[in-house]
Amino acid sequence: MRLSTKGRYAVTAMLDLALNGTDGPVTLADISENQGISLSYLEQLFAALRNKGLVRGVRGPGGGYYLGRESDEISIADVICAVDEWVEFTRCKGKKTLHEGQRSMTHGLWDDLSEQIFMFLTDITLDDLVQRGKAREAERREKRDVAKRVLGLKEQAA
Amino acid sequence: MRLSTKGRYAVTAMLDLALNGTDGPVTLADISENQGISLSYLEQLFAALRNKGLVRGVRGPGGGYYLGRESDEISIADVICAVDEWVEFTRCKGKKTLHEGQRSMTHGLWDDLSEQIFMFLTDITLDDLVQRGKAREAERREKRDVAKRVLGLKEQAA
DNA sequence: TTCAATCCTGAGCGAATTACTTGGGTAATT
DNA sequence: AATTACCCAAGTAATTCGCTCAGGATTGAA
Repeated sequence: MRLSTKGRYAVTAMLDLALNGTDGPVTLADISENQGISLSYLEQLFAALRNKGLVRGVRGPGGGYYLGRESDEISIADVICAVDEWVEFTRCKGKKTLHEGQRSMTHGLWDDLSEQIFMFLTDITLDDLVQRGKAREAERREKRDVAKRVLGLKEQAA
Repeated sequence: MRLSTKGRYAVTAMLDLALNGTDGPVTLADISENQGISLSYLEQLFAALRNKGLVRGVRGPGGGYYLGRESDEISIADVICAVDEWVEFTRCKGKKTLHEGQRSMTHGLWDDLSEQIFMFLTDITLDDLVQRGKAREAERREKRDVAKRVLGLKEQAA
């Protein structure tokens, strides 16, 4: 398991699609501008995403990208795996003869942890994050309204 | 949040301490041999871990490293934070004027996710992994014993 | 007291990765 | 047919990774 800025770029770009893909495809140029990522770098990331079927490109004027599946069918693990290629190259150097048990012990423990993180990210979909964000937004708006009302009352009282 | 091989090295090394630190300190030379990590690189990692109080060094012959706290008081997030320095440099380039809402939207969603992963790793301690490993070990041993017994019966039957 | 084991520190370095650039294409809509 | 946009391959500056080298500083043991 690996989690780098590359993965973050991919996830935020996919979130962009999930948010803006409802009316027509989203162009990479838009994402580039929205998120401050270079266009060509985005193209590379999207090539990887497309190979995994996570996005669908539409060519020609008015074209752009759609999500390859519904946003609740795409997990964060899917996206990160697609761009980070995840070789999990189980590093097996070191003296094999001595203390073999200890090394494979700690590595086994790490693999266990790695798997837990992976399952965690597999359970979270793009849609989850969007819904969560909407909920938080609504919460904020409500608080703001309450604050306004309180303020308004205070003003009226004063 | 960031998850690289550096973090894995740190976690496996800490697991080594948790497993072998019961009778006397563990030397970096031992860890180096056990895990196939170079001594000097380990020294750098442990310098970071020491600064955060996660390990305690004992100098002189017979010296080595102890865990800085009990193994159930050290989370995976602690260890990874110590060596990966985690700047989470919230990348705020791109056009500020246009689509401002969208960018901060997706970044907010990412931050949310990042926090979830962080909390997940904060809840897992070194001791958790060790106990989990022990449980799995016991399970394996039991299965092996069962297999042996079955095999023994078969042999007797034959 | 000297010696050796061990931690501690810093500078530097090759290889890999990251994020990006350049420079071309090719498909499809208008 | 022109334009928009995806598609692709190679190269490149900056950064990080994992490591080497070259020394201390501290302490137990001979």
